[in-house]
Amino acid sequence: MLWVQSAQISVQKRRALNLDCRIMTELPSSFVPADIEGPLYAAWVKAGYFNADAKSDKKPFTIVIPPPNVTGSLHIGHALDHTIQDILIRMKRMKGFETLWLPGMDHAGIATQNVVEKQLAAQGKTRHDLGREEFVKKVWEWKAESGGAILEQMKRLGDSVDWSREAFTMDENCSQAVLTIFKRLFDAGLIYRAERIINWCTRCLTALSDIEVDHKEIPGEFISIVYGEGDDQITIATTRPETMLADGAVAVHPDDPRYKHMVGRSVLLPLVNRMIPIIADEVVDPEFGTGAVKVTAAHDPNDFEIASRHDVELIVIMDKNGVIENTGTQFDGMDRFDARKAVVEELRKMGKVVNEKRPYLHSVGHCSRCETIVEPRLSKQWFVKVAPLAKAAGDAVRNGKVKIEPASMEPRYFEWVDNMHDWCISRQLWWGHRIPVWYGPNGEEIVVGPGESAPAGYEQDPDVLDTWFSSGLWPFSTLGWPNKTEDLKKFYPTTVLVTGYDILFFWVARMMLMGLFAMDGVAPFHTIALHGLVRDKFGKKMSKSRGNAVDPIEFMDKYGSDALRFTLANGANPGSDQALAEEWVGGARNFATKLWNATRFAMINGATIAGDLPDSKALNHIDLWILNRLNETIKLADQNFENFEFAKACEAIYHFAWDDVCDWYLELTKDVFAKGGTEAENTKRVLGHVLDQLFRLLHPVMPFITETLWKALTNGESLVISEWPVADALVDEKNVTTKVSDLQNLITEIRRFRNDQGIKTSVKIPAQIHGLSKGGLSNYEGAVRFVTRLDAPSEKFSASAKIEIGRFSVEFDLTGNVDVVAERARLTKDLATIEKDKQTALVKLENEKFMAKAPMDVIKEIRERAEFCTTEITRINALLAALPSK
RNA sequence: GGGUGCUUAGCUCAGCGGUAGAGCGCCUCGUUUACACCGAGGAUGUCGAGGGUGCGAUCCCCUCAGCGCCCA
Repeated sequence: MLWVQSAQISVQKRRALNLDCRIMTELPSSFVPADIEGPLYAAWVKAGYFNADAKSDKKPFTIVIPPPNVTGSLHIGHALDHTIQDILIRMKRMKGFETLWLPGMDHAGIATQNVVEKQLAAQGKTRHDLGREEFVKKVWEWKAESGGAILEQMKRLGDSVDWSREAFTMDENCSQAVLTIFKRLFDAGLIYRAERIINWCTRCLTALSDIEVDHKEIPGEFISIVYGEGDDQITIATTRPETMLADGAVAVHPDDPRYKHMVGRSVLLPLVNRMIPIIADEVVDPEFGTGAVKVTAAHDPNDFEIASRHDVELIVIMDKNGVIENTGTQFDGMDRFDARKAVVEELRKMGKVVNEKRPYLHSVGHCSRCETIVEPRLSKQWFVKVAPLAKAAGDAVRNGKVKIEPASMEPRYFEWVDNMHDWCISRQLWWGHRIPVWYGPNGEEIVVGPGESAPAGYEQDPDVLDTWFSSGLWPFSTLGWPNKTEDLKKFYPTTVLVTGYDILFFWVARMMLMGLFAMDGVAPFHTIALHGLVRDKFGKKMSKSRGNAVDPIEFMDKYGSDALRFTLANGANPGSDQALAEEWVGGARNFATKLWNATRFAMINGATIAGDLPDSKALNHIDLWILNRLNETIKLADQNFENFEFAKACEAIYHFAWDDVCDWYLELTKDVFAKGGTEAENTKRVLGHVLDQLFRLLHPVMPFITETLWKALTNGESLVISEWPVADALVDEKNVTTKVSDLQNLITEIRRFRNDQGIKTSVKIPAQIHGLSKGGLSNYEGAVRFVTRLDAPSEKFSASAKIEIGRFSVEFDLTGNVDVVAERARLTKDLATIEKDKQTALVKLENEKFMAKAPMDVIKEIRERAEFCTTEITRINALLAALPSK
């Protein structure tokens, strides 16, 4: 048995004690989270608690992790996302579900290839020096060595994932799934190859999908240039003058009187000296610029649309690096931005520039991976025809098959899914799933499915698929699809997908598209639970450039994983962003310490879970009261967890643990324990029960501290596999709610009086307490005296001050040292408050309309309030009058 | 430009038709046999502005102002 008394105990010693706390009957006064966390997590994994059993006959509850990027590391957003998932999984596990939380990563084509290419660059090499096969091998090596740091960090956080099912989008099975779905989509006519304007990153040297492009407002210039000569002149305005080298036409609005006469004629394109037609198209906005726009069909998506309607020539003038080529001008060989300046300079010399506006703020696409300005470029790529898939994805939510939480996020989803463009899926990379299409010597094109092979002489498409093509399959490829596995049967569709609303359009939508198609209309999840972003303490977005980003690992080091988890869960209101401050994590750590010490107190006093709870008839008021509060808390916490209202659940538990249990119940039990006897025995059992249930409730949020304390208290195996608390019917047979609340008021008023009188806590004063017996609360006189530091009246007792609280009153013997001024001030303040309350009540009661129209119960309430105020005013006035008049 | 939110105590946020709440911060006091990572007590809000509908509005409706996000 260990007895540790001092708070000044060394960290080393505390560490030693922490590790032994399971066998202790008494706990040290503080704890070092890091020391209990690692061993506990390892023990959980070793025990196999997190592993799901597909053969179980329990109801399944499945979450697939939104696969983090293999190159990534745990940031605060993951910490929130994972905390929420772990809360749900741990709670459902305790509720008896067959829970599967499936971990894994996505191969992040561009990001990962970038990492390895950078390493090569450091050695002065490019991937081409190695060749495709060697390069891919290198990436796998890198993945094995340093990829997946985030998985290790997840253990720190306490994620109760099933490591035996860890998946990776480039795994054999996931790859088979990719081949299978590609062929099925192709056969269904939903995958096609076409020459389109795509987003091209001149640094990553690959095509990007629309969502891999971030639009940012940046300063540029808006320049008006005269095309043509003599009578055939027209002025166009553009932000990208260099692309004029690729112009195929000039477009105007068909009804624009300024240009109507010119439609059908041609103008001479300066610099390249080519005649281009003037065409009329409805999309041209006559109000914008000069009302005439250049049509650069191969370098602008809108122009491409116009061109396709008018058969305008497609001219590509840039290579994959963004360098001008094939214009036959002096600009060939120039970078696109140098060319922009040079072209304007040249045109200016020719007198063709008639108006320049700069800076001109406009929205420009940037590569979401490397921030390079994206070049819209005509290119032959593979696409998914999304219209029918997106329709199904929208309908699944519209007809309620899939729920989005909170529902207020639905419009965002619909807006996006209903307006989705075709999805460019080919990437000019080497790292990823190579497109399973082979081209024959005579232009044949065949898709090679799983287990099939291409005819001799055919060559495979060199490109790979967008990473999200494979992450879209994640909810079922990780369960063994396309094979009909037991996992798939048991755990698909998954129950809930938890992710930030910013990700809704990324793989959530892709998973919906792919899942509905592959799984014959069965959506990949029942519910999409969206949370917000974690921001800094002032609500500002975290970013490296702002320098306000926080490191979850650092917080866990300093305050423990439980503290970080609690802080995040406590701030998680559905779908809305949350601020995070280091002080708040510190506060959560304090909460953990509070629980630690409460348990320490309980154990010192013999709290136990042995045997049945005593019959409620045998229990005293405070035991009954805390059991009622426990039941209310269980109900609140359970409902709120189930509804993804994590902040509310945490608040309920925190309030119960700190305010009700620690500040009231434990304080009031001290006298009970001091008295001993049957009552104390009952209280030990109730206290043990309350803590046991509290730890279960809080376990999903703070798994480490609760497990440690619960084991110390109960000697049980593990909370991970314990049963979730169920609220009993409320027992209010002795009217305990009101009575304990009266007792609390009495205590608070005595303390307030002492405070106002400036009486130190260390000074015990004699006092006479009246009225306890009337309420059947005589039993608690000792407890009241203990917590308010009141002595029993001596024989010489002479009351010099009196306070009244409801039906109670307390007389104090201050041996003449009453601070009359303070007392008068206190009473006067009370009087003012109560008079104001009475006034607002009277205004209502004197209002005829209110009396005529307000509901009866409201009128009754207000009337009672007024009456209460009147009694109070009389009482306080009497006390004031009784005060010595000095 | 099209959507869509937000504006409540110093800060971050709950509340959303019947006397304004929490956490942190702040002030005072304090080593009473769990805890100073603590305890006791206290202060703090014309609920963005202006109109409207209700007996009654922080809450519903309209207008305005400021801030934000998504999409183009």
